[in-house]
Amino acid sequence: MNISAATDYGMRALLQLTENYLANPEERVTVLEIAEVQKIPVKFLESILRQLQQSGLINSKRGANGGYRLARKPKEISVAMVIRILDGPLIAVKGEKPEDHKYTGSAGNLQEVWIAARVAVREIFEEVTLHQIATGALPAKIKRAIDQPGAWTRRLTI
Amino acid sequence: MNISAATDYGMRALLQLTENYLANPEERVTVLEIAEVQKIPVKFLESILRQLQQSGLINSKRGANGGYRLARKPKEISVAMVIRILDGPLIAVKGEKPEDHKYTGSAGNLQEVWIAARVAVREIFEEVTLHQIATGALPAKIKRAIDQPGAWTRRLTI
DNA sequence: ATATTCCCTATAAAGTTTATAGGGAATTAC
DNA sequence: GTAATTCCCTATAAACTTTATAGGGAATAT
Repeated sequence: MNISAATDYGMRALLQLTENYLANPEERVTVLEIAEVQKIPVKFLESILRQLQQSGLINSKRGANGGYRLARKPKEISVAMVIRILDGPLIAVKGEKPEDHKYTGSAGNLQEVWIAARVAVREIFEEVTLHQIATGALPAKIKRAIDQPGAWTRRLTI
Repeated sequence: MNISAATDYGMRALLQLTENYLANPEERVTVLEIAEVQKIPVKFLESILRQLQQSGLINSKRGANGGYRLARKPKEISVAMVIRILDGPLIAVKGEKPEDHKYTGSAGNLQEVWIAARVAVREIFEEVTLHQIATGALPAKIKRAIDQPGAWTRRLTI
């Protein structure tokens, strides 16, 4: 299960826009500025920002002093929104939504496992907002998770 | 985030082997039998089963009356093991492990969000075993998740 | 011996992700 | 009203991953 480059780039761009928003909610930032700071290929970032714009998360203006800024408060933009826009559904099975799968026989309950995984992922990504990430004030649930023993280390157990 | 066809096929094959194991732990099932029941392309399934065999989850024998059977008890094989063998790490960011990412500035805490997601996914996939899925005796945590309102419906909130 | 069944390497087909190119349209500044 | 700036849009390419397929080799049972 992979978080795409597009989502990672998009999140970083949005976090830069959040920083900018918290300093001055009216001011805009250009694609070029974000691309330089975050070291993201300009044309790729352009298409990412356009998707975020068309979904209503950010707001654009052309011309001199143009650029992008957040269209909502940073507290009203979750990680889940960004993933769904740039990467599609949080969890897919063979490219389809988990609830669309039909299993038979001994595999009958497999679907429930995929659904449970989706619930778990939703509980993280739908709860965390740009504001929390930018300010470092992550929810208690997240803090608890990242403080767990082994959270930061690879697990190879087979 | 996608559960690959390989993982889905592998899980279904293993669940069929589990059913077989619970009836008679010595008996073997051929690739062809599994492919027919589960409707999986034979040659693709062959390569999946070989990976599971080389990782020690199943056990093979050639020749007449040959085939595959589980190499461990169904209670000792988790979904996480299968995903790691067939799909790689449970969560990757831009193809790399989340802990290998370095973020700066306002994106500094982004890594913690990815790590928290990995913890959440681990808590599901490392806990659920073939035995639980085959018998329908899923852990309470899973049951609670799939009974949650909205667990089975798509979420479009942007 | 022969039939069966897994083992292995190489390769192809399809699909997705990650870009890149090039020009168009709006906006501002002068 | 002209030039500079900046986002907008479509098409395409490059790279990579996933999903297979082909063909023959090696072990096993009878």
